[in-house]
Amino acid sequence: MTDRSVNQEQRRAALLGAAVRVFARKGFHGARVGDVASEAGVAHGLVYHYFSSKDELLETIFRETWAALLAAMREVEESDDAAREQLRKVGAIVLRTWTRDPDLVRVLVNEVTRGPQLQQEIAEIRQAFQAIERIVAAGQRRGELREELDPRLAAVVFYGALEEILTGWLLGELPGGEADVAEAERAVVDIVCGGLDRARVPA
Amino acid sequence: MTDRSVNQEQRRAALLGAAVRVFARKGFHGARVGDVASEAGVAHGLVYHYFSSKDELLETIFRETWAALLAAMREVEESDDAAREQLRKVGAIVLRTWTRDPDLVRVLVNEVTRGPQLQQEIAEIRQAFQAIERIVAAGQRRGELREELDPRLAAVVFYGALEEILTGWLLGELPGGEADVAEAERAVVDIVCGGLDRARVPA
Amino acid sequence: MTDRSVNQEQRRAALLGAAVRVFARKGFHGARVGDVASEAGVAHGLVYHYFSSKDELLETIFRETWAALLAAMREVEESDDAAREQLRKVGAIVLRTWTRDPDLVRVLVNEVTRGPQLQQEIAEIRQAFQAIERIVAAGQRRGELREELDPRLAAVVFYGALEEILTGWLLGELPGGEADVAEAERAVVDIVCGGLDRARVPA
Amino acid sequence: MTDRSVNQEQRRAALLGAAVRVFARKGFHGARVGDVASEAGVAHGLVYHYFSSKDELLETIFRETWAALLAAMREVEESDDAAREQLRKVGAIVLRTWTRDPDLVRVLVNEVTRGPQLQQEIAEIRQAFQAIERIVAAGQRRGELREELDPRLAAVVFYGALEEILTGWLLGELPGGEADVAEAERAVVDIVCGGLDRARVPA
DNA sequence: AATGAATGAGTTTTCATTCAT
DNA sequence: TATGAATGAAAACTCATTCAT
Repeated sequence: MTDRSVNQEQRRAALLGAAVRVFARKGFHGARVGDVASEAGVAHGLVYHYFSSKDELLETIFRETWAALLAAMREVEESDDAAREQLRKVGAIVLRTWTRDPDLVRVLVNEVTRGPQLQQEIAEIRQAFQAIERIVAAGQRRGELREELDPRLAAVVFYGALEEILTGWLLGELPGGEADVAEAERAVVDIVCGGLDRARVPA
Repeated sequence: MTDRSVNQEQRRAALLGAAVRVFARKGFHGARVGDVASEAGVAHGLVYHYFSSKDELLETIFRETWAALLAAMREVEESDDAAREQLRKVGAIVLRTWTRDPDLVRVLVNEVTRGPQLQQEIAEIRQAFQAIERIVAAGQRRGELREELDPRLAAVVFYGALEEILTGWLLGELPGGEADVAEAERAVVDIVCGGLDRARVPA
Repeated sequence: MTDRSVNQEQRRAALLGAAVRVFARKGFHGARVGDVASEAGVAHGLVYHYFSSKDELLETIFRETWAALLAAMREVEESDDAAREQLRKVGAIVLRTWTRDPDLVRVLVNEVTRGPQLQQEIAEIRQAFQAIERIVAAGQRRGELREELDPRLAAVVFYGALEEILTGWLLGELPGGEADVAEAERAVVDIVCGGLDRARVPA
Repeated sequence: MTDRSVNQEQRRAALLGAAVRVFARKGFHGARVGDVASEAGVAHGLVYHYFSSKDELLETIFRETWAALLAAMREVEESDDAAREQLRKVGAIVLRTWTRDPDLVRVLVNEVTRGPQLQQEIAEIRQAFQAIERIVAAGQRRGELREELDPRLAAVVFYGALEEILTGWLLGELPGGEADVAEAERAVVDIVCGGLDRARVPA
């Protein structure tokens, strides 16, 4: 019935992709395992050949997506760019995910807290924070960024800004076209690095 | 008669309080109506005399909390403070809720997307955004804030920063003691308004 | 829908009775929880108000039946009857269960080994053995029974004989009418106590 | 060709052996076809080249075991031994199976009633009963055994005793070492033939 | 108002069996 | 012969909601 020429890796990827689309559409709890299987064009039982449970499907999506994002962030971190430019690139990595796969972003943003064993994904997210934190701290050491600010809080503020922009897009609160994404990428760094204030106010 | 209605109001409030604690502990989906009832010390059937469904319980928590937050924000907005001070106060309103009722914050943050009538909560949050946006825009008009920045994005960045700080506290990633709350309140405004950059970089 | 005048104890008993009939007809594994509920005329969910699981249904049947049988056996044990008469009475207790409730016997015999946590019921059955063993040992001390025989093995032989007679009845291998039951009751003691041999052979 | 068919026969036997071990360990229902295949070191699909279903696996175990047991019993029946000696030998056949293959006994005893074609196994067991019955009847005709006893019931009692001893060993209630097996073999005949009574009581 | 017995829809997961390779 | 991917039937259990009392 099913095309036997599809190999294991392809099928696994197909199921993961189907899960992202279905979870994005119905939410993790609202989606049935059978929905994911249908979306992938297979019987629901097959899902259990590739993943041990519905939960593992979600976990895998988190793990693999974050692994890719983290790798990209680390590359940025190791570059010789100025802190501001590094932050811009990190912002781009996160925000461009929206352009590449809005469904994925929807799942990532909506289901963060649902993490069945939110252990795993939180560990990954924490690493993202730490990368940003290190970028800020290095910028401070090089005299590019203000030293009196707590790098950890700065990372939280920056990451929160990114996540909220994604949320704005997926809720339709913010325009999310190609140009808007590029604009947001620039603006978020401008705001966080340049500050809202017209005149510099002594901290 | 009066006594009865006072008791009714008290019971309603008790059920809401119980729901907040239980939802915070187990999550909305993980919590059973019976858990809420037990926590409040009544039979589970009684919940349905006060609320039409489990969903309505969550909705009510959202609605009433946001109503209070929004009212407080509007008051800030109508004050004569400078934009920066107004933002500080808005930040304080959001962050201080954590000190007052961590369980409530946990529910608000974790279950945003679970909202049964998602629309409703989005509307509330949008109003918060808009309040911040108006504060920023007014600040720009008065020449306090840089005019080249999109007030809407600025609002998203600021609100995202606040929410991420709450999340950090929730997950235990960020220290959440009394002093830390005060510190975060100051820092978030300092970062967003003052910028991370040491030297002002031309946008 | 359901008659509310039925009280809890009655309903519990009704469910247990329904379970016995259904398990007898379809076997424990072949029976669905819904079958038991239907047989009792209630919705399947209600079963879980009275029993925590399908397994517990079976366990309860074992436990309560054996408790009754054991109580009856202990009474026999405490009587002043001769060993042979005591054994006859114990045999009667076991075999008369067939007359009283053939379905119950069917479940007891067929599902002994299925015991999900065969812990509980085996403890009860062990006690039955021990009661028979004590009866034999007492008979030996009083000089009524041959002393060279191991009372434990004697108990196993006697109990095995009883169980096999029940099995014969429920498989239709042995006639199981009123008179046959009475006859078997007499015969099993005659064989086990009197021996098959015509002439006494020296052990 | 010959090699192939030898291998086929070996594989079939290996699968049956694996099935016995697995069924003994997990019970028939608890065992998966894949477990049997793993135990035999083959893919689960291969089981279906040798047996048409999981049920047939169990059936075959029953059928082949009983065929051997029945053949041995018939040999005993046709000997010129006295009835008592014949019964001892029948007992030995049944009980010695325990020493030879405890797993097999476990399956035979635990899964009797689970038999998919229950009818089949019952037929086999009936033949065992009948063999014992004929031995008793012949003994009565030869004046060795008491004539007033029903040979059919006697057979049930004797077989029940044997089965209960096996069960006792299975559950660890009875010591099952080499010497114990020999002792039980002697004792069961002594009890059933010699009777428990010290003095012969008129029936 | 309050209780909790009763209902029944809903879903994940297991696993025997099939079959293309 | 051998493999294991694929199928899909089947069922226990949960729990929101109702409603007689």
